[in-house]
Amino acid sequence: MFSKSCKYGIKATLYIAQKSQHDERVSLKEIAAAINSPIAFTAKILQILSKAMIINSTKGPNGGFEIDKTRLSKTSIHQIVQAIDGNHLFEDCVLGLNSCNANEPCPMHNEFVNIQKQLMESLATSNLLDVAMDLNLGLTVLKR
Amino acid sequence: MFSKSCKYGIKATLYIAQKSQHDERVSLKEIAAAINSPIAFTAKILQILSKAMIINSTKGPNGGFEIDKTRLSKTSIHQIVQAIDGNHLFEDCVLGLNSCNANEPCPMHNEFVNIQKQLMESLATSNLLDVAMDLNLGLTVLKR
DNA sequence: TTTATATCGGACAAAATTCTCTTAATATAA
DNA sequence: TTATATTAAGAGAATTTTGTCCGATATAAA
Repeated sequence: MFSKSCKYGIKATLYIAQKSQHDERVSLKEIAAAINSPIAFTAKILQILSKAMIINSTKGPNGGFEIDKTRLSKTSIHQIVQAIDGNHLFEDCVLGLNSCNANEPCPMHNEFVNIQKQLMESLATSNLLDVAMDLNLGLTVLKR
Repeated sequence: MFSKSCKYGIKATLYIAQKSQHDERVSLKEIAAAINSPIAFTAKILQILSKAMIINSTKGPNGGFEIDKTRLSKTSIHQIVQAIDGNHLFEDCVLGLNSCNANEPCPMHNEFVNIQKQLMESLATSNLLDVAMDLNLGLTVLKR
């Protein structure tokens, strides 16, 4: 469903969100340890998220990554997926046809427009604050 | 969502289903042309489907691929996906955790168990006969 | 029985994705 | 101002996925 990059990206963002709730800035190393991901590869993904303005990065001692507290409730998982994997999952033909729409649909089009729409809405209505809450309460985990 | 192999596999199977409806056996070359896929690679995927008993293959002159007419209505797209991509899409943690369940869920678990279940059911309730009908009527297409 | 025509199977090649290493840039603090 | 800690960026290596080639095998027909 999501690329590995995207999974790392989501987990990293959620971890940063959790810490940002308490005004804690976190380092690359800490993030990678928290989500069990390769450090240097995670760095690349954080760069993408940083350029997409989903997270903020600061260089130098005591640097690291954080998210403006005020934006936690305004950022969705959908934005993360979009930044890393693009809109393919939601918009492209599930069978890979170049053009596939109601006029000239692939055999799975009608079934899947709904699934794609629902998937998209599910991700778009989520927000980092809610998810960070659950993490704080220990209701959910980021690695295993 | 699906691997490229799986997309080819679904399209190939649907094409074979359509032709099998009229008792026509189709060659690898014809299939690849009909779904716009690389010939040799398509052959590999057809081998998988053949071993999974989803399609029948016959060697030699006038050989090719077909599906028992009586099985068209009993075969689902889900079976094809399962044979090629496995059950990962339906069963694995969407964030890639090794174990993720109601007891120790990832932050997206609760949202996604439903999506995965629905996706699975949607694919499991489909059948090749219905899909082949639509193809015959020109209501849907396999390449573009 | 020979020949032509298919798929099968294994080895290999190319491309995309995932991951690493090294150096640069930048900010903090002594 | 210098040393140190941190992310940024680029090159490239490893792995996985996708795709090709060719000989083996099976089958039908001449």
